[in-house]
Amino acid sequence: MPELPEVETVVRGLQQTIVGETIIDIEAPWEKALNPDDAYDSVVGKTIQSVSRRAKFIIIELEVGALVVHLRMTGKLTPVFPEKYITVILHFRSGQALYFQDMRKFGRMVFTKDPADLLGHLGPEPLSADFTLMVFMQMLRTKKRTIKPLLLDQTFLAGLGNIYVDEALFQAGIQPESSASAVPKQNVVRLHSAIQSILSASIQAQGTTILNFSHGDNQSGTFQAALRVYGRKDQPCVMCDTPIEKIKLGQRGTHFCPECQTNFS
DNA sequence: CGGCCATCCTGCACGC
DNA sequence: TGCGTGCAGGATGGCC
Repeated sequence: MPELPEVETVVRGLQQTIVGETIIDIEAPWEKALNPDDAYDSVVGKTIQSVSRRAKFIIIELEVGALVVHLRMTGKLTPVFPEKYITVILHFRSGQALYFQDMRKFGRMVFTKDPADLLGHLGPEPLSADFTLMVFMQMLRTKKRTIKPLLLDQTFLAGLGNIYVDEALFQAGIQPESSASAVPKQNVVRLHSAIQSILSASIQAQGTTILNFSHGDNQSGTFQAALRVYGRKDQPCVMCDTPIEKIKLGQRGTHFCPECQTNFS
């Protein structure tokens, strides 16, 4: 599934392939992904100015307004015709096209006159210079919420997904059910560092993941191998050999080591 | 405010 | 062998 680093790589690819293209037609075989009636007049005839990312959203800027895309779990944007699961097609004057392929059909593409309307609610970018340790400590101080659902909340911090949160909490020694405001400073320091290092490492490993994607659906790669708790239920902890536990928390599969991670409350 | 639930979809891994 | 069941997941919106 596309995670933040994969979205980042998709954006970099699109910057090379679709900027300058003029959209001459839209097809939406799956209208829930994009309502062509709403978007057609605003999009057709427009030229793509730039492509950027905010959290896991892809922003395709036009002369006026933008197409904002969220891939969710199985969405892909590709110039190569996919045989199955096409939800939206943008046709370009050059003869090229951009295909939105999405097996589970959760992904969405929306035209908006001002992307800020759709993205304004998002919290800070975890890899931005603004997201300092001091800022993070301030953010957590007043939150009585459970730490894992809080980290998944895009209005609190933008871009983390289920896998990264489990991994970051493991690296920081924090049990996922801990109360955010009760986490000691020392572990907040480790968590802040873990979030940034794990995301950075994933961006580095991303090439491999994307390569696997383009070859098919093989998800095994260096990224998968780097996971230390996610998907490792009942397997020995890499640090202490205690079996990894899996629970349900906020409707999410949640993995942790009961020995290495302390429940602060 | 915070937590929990359903919803959207499909493929796949189960168990019998 | 084949069928049914349940699970996975990001984000939203509703409810208590």
